[in-house]
Amino acid sequence: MDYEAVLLSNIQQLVSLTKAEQISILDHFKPQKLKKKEYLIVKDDVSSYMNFIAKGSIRSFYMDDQGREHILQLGIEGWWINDLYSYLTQTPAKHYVQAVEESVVMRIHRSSLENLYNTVPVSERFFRLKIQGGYIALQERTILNMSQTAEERYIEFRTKYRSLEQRFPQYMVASYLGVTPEFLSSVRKKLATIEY
Amino acid sequence: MDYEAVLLSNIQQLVSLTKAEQISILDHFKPQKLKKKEYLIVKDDVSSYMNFIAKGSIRSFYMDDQGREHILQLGIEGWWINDLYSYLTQTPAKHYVQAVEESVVMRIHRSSLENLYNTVPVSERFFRLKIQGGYIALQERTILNMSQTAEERYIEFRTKYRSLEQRFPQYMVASYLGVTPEFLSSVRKKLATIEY
DNA sequence: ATAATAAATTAATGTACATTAAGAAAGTTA
DNA sequence: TAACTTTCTTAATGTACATTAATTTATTAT
Repeated sequence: MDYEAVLLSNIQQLVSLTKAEQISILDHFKPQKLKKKEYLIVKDDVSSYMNFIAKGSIRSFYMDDQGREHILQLGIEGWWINDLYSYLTQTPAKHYVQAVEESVVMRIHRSSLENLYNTVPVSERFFRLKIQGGYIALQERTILNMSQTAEERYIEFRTKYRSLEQRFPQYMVASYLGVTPEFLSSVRKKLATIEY
Repeated sequence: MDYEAVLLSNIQQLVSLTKAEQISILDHFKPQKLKKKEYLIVKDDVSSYMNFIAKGSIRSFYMDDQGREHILQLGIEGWWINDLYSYLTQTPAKHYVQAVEESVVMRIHRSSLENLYNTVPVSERFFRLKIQGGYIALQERTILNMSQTAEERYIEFRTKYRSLEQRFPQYMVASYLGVTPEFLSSVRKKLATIEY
C-alpha cells in the first residue's frame, strides 16, 4: 500500500470521505523522507506541520538541563506525531522529534490545513478528534505514572503496545516508562523468571 | 464583583466581546453553589458541563485501586475545572471533582454551548483556546514530573502558584506534586533552614 | 569477516521517596 | 470552652529506583 492510501485509510477510521474529498486532502499533503536519526523538529523550531507517519518509526523527547532524554511519544506507521504544544501555540518547540528507523511522513502545513478546513469541513472534525486524542493519552499517562510502579507500567505497555516494543530499542522504552535502561532490564529479568 | 462579571472578565482576557455577545453568553451560564466537600463530578458520571469557578476552591483527583487519591488539578476563582476527558468524549469520568471551600461555579451545558457557538462564534475560539491550555499545562507537568525531584517541583509550584498554596491544605499540595504529606513536610523543613 | 559502535545485562552501592506509627498543632462544632 | 476532627510534623524503618562501572551481546560499517 502506498503512503497516500495509508493516510486516507487512517483518516477514514474517524470520518468518511467522498472521492472528491480524498483527492482534495491528498493534494495538501506532501511526503517527507527521513533518514535514520534525522530530526523532524529540533528544540526552538516552531512546529508548522501536522505529521502522519506513513512508514518507519519516530520518537519525540524532551531533554532536561542535565542532558537526559525523556521520551514523550513513540510512534510507528499509522500514528501522528508532533510537538502539539508548539504547533498549537506557534511558540518554539521544547522537544525534539526524531526518526528512529528510516521513515516517511505525510505532512501538511498549518496554512494549507486552514485552507483544507474550508474546502473539506470534515477535515476539521478529524483533526479536532486527533488533538483530543492526544490530550486523553497524555492524561492517562500522567495518572499511570502517579499511581503505578515501573513494573506495572511495563506490563501494561507490553500488552497495549506490543508492536511498539518490537520496533524501538529497549532503552527508549525505558525512557518512555520513566526509568533507566538498567532498571527496565532487571524488571524484565524478574518477569521472565515468573512467567512460563 | 458579582459572578457574572468575573466570568465575563475571564473570557475577555482571551477574546473581546460586544455588549450583545456578553448578554448572550451570560444567558447560557447558570450559577451552581457547592458546599465544602460537595462533589461536582463523581467517578462514572458523564461530564456535561464546562465549569468556571466564580468563587471558592475546587480540586479534581483520581483514586487508584488502592484507594489513594492523586490530585490532577487545584483551582480557585478565575479557573476552569472539569474532567475534560469525560466531557470531550462523553464517556464515564475517571475522576472526581470536589469543592474544597464553599464555592460557586458558573456552568454551561454541552448542548447549550453548541447553541452558543452558533450565535456567538467567538465563544468557540475561546473554548478551543481553553482546551488547548489544558493540554499544554498537562504536558508541562508530565515533563516536570519526569525530570525534576519533589523538592524542585515544590519550589517551582510555590513561586508559580503562590495563591494556591495559601488556599489548599498541605496534603493536597503534596498529592498534586506526587509525594506523601510526610515527605512534603520534610522538604519544607529543609527549605526553611536553608532560606533566610 | 573484522573491527567498530551501539545496546543490553549484571552487580555493587547510593538515594529519593514511601510506610508506619505516634504525637502536636490547628480548625471545627457543640 | 471543651471535645472532636482534621491537618501537620517527627522519627524509625523499608523499598523502588538511580548511579556507576564493568562485561556481554547485538548491530552497523568497512
